[in-house]
Amino acid sequence: MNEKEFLAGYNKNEYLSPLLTVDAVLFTYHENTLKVLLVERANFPEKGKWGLPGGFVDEQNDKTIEETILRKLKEKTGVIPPYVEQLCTVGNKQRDPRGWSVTVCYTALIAYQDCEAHIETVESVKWVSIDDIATLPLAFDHLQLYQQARERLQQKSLYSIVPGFALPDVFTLSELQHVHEVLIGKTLQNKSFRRRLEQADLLIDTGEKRHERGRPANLYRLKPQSAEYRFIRNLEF
Amino acid sequence: MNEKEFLAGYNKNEYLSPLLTVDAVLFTYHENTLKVLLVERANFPEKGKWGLPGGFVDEQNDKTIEETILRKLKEKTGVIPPYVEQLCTVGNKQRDPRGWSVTVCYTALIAYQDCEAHIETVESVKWVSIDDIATLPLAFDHLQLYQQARERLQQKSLYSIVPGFALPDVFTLSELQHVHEVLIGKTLQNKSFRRRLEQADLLIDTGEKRHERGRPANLYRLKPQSAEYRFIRNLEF
DNA sequence: AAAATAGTGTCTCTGAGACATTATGAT
DNA sequence: ATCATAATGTCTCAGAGACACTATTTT
Repeated sequence: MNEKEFLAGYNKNEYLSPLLTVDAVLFTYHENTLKVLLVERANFPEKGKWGLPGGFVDEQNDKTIEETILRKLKEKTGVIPPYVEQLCTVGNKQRDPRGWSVTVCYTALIAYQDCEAHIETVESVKWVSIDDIATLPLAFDHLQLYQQARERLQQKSLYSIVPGFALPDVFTLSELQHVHEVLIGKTLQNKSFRRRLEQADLLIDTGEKRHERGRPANLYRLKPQSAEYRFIRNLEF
Repeated sequence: MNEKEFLAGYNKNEYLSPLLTVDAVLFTYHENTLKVLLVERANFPEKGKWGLPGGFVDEQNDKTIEETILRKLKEKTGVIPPYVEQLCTVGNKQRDPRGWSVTVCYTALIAYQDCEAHIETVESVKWVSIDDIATLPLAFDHLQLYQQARERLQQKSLYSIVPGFALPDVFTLSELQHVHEVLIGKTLQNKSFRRRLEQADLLIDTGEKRHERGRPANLYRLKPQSAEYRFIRNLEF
């Protein structure tokens, strides 16, 4: 038998495989706090509980698992978030009462304003402040997935400006710094934060200013490559 | 209908799911070079080609996907590697001719000596120097998985001593430094390397010395927590 | 003594932390 | 003028890079 003959006689659906889902922890920054998008489960199991946006791969229409999660996020928010990164994959016997199941979990970031309108139209989708998440009874192991995402994003805030993708297109340095401060859980040295940004040349100065109590703040935009940039020296934790 | 009733009538194997496999890029350090473990495929598809060790989840006996990969690595090497970390999950339509498939890929490290005897007994398993891997026709997308693992391990060598898990239990500082040098692709400042190790207090001085051409070298052991430690300042790339 | 490898001393320089100071607007 | 917030000046200090130097073994 050669490979062609083997494949002709092979039907993968005759073999049993764990359940496979794709989920995302989508963060945004709004009202001086970080928030995570939760979705009310419409079906069993865990019907009625809140959980992370996600779902099953559509073998017909999704070419990759990345496409699956982008599709799911677009269903819930109306747009595709500007930052999406694989977090981890959890697979075990007990996480889903239906049986052996695996989820590929992503971390994503989006500006609140970019999906505000769409989310207001939907009953079963809401932003929850990270201070309140642990108090909700989340479906499956979604609380643990959130915690992992949070930890990873916290780490990233020490050596990158990835958290900036939770802000709108145009933002002030104080806003960016505050996102980092919320993640790290302590105030940062203003000067240090600005110095490293300046030196790394990651921002575009729009030339515009935002007037709003006190000295007007310069408005910046992220350069495209800023998602990949890593500072050689971390901020203190 | 309540959740109990739903579950009673639910059989997950009635739903089709992508093929799910678990693979690992297992590195070791031997003969002054890093090597990766490859396995000759005994079955279709890609029969006869070399690929990463891995396989399917055993829903009866594996409680987690981590257990799956540990089981597979033990089958091939005779032991469970001291360092195993999830790398990424790749899932798409075309990577496997059998259809939509997903692999959860791990990076692992082991001492050459710890599995030398076992590997010599097996025909279809071999270590391949990272300098030669690209010249072999690897199965599926395993070359890309290797490359991702390599890049991640290179990054880690800049801010951790994780690469040390590719060495035997007891090793010299020069050996540890050389593993890092191979990964980073340039020689490191002896002094810098030792200074940061000393300061981080990650090693146990065994008190023993290895005699072998020139001044005898002190022998060290990794402290258990050294896998998690991150230097606040990276080495230059 | 020479070769080989292990390990140290010490200088420079970058950049984070600390914190005081100045700048620019609204009221 | 005062308040609020944005932005800068400047000192200290840790630690990486560079590289010369010393130490301990074998041949």
